[in-house]
Amino acid sequence: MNKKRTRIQDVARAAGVHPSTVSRVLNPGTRGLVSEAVAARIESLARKLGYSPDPVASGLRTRRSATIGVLIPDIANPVFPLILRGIEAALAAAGYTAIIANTDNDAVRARAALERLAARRIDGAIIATATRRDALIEQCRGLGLPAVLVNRAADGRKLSAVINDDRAGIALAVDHLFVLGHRALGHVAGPGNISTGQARRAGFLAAVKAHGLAAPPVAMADSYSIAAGERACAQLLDTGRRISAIVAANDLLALGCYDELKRRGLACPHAVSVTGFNDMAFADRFDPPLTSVRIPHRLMGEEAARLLLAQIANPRAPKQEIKLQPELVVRGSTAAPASASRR
Amino acid sequence: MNKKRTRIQDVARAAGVHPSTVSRVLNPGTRGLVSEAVAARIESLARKLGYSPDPVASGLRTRRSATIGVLIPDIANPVFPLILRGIEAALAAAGYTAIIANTDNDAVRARAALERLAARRIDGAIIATATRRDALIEQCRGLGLPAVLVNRAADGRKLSAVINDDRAGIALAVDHLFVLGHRALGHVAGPGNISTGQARRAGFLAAVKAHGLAAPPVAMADSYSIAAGERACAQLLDTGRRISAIVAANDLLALGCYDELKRRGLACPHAVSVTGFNDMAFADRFDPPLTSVRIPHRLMGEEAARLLLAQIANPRAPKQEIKLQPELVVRGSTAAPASASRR
DNA sequence: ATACTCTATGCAATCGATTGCAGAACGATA
DNA sequence: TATCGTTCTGCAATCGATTGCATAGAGTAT
Repeated sequence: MNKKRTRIQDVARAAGVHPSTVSRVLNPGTRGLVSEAVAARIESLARKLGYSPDPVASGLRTRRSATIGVLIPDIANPVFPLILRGIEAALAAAGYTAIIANTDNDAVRARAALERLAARRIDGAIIATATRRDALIEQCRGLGLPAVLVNRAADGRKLSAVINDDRAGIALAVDHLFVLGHRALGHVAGPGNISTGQARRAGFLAAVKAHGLAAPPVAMADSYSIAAGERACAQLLDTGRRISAIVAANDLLALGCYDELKRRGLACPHAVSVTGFNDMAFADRFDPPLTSVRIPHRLMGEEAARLLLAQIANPRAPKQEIKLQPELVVRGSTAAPASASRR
Repeated sequence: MNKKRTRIQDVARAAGVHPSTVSRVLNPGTRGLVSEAVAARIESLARKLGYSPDPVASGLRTRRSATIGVLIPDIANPVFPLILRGIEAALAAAGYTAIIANTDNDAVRARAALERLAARRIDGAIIATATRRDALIEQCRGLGLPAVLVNRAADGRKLSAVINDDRAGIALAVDHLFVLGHRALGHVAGPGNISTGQARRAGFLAAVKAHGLAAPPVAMADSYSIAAGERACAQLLDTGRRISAIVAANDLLALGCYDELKRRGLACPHAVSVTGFNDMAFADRFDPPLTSVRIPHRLMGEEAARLLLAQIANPRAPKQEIKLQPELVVRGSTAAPASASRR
């Protein structure tokens, strides 16, 4: 019966030493304090007895849990599992475990989730849910909790962040459409209170302006969801301005555009081209396959984890913002505009 | 500065009572031991001081962590986030938190993950990665860890499980194809060492037989992935037997079929119909939209969590297997066979 | 040989909450 | 009034690991 776990005391008794000696041997930092002979004996004994430290007990004493909390806005959005993989890989390599909390895009839930995680004594938090002026950031400070943002940044640079170069990404999409011959672009923007929504919108306007066009139509979605994309697309089409291509701030919004276009009998890409952002899983399977700006999901997660661990190791390390470069993946949702192909 | 968390001692001092009294008041089970007057005073004081118990400390003493480990084979498969939601909702309602571990369909990783979770003193495990004869089950018994299986069952009924009625689900797909006029069915089966693969295969054979056809062709995929589905589909088509419809054991396998059919210039559904299983997120967006057997993802997660909590509350409760009923969602990947429409 | 360093180890307190046991306070009963 | 039973609260041990401090003993310098 393996009923009882071996404790440090059991090892100590077997080795004929005091528990504190065993503890010192087993902790890399204090291993040097013990004579090599004793240390070796204890180590082999610990292995033989199958000892593994109790993180609960050690956490109580050290106030560290080797656990990181991760706040995800919507686990059903296939972008986040990919980011999570990166986070988990980097954390596992350092002996840390992630606890994931899903907030369903709800600030109240996010607050409660962070509270719950903090009660569990997480050593730090990775926040993928941040809005531009997010109370979570203040909450982390209040709790003395190291944290980094991922995917979405916040105004004010109070925390380190790993984000995409949203402006550059949108520029890739806009340039692509221009090359195809589009001049009548519209933008379905993400929520203005989220950094990605704001940056992509600004990026869109800047890129279009760089091509010499002014004041293209923009409709704002109130969340990153298919339904919101549908509504925003309708709004865009109802402006009365001609639109041959829509740059959506995210893949779900792009899918919403698909729906609204279809409802109006506008074929994509032949009547209207659409681009997304994120290149989420299965984007290549949609009808039509979605041209999208690919972000390095996994890398983003890894970098965020690394940044957080560095922050934990040295709390006074300067905050930094890592901006990753996206690339454009061209698929079937973009084509030359009808007018151009008619010539 | 909210630097220090309030401890039970702080509340006790403020109330002028002993910490043990505070503890008794705050625990529902022992609340009755304390006089109402004192209890009320302590409660309001605890609230005022913002006291919340330290789960690490209490976990050390009680050997309970209010934490459940969840083993997921592939977090990037959109089925699992949905199941997870159900699990988390049911656990949260009972004051429990889930720790998710991704195993990437790897038994070695699964074993290591369970080990890690056990070291963290999880109160129980929900296993979505089970193979039919899975060492994990023995491992749980060895660790004295309550566990339930979800989505996939194991041979021998050593653990409670919440699964789908796979045979009935497949029968829905087969019947649908028969009604459309298909008689030349083939099956892309899931891995034989996973209960769903085995049950769906058996269900397919039984359903086809019920319609009076014998020995339809079956090809086995070696994992639930698009690539494996592609290979199995190729195998199926290479048998030389005519095939007008393919019943795939899962949506990813069905996508693999899409790919292989397209490579061979066979249009879906006009040349060959395809059905999937799970009705994962975005199945309605594929090209063509995938006809699939929908399983109650969320409910499955909820039931699994409930079953586990019951198991924890009463370790000698009998093991049970809950079988949920799926339904068929008909979309564009199935149509009458070409021969039938030609008549 | 004495004094002084170091090194290696043990001792005991500590982290914060829980709980078996003991005893105080109170009321009831004979 | 003495005894007993209840009800409420306090005391102290405990969960398992960590760590500041103390000290035994070996080694070195004078």
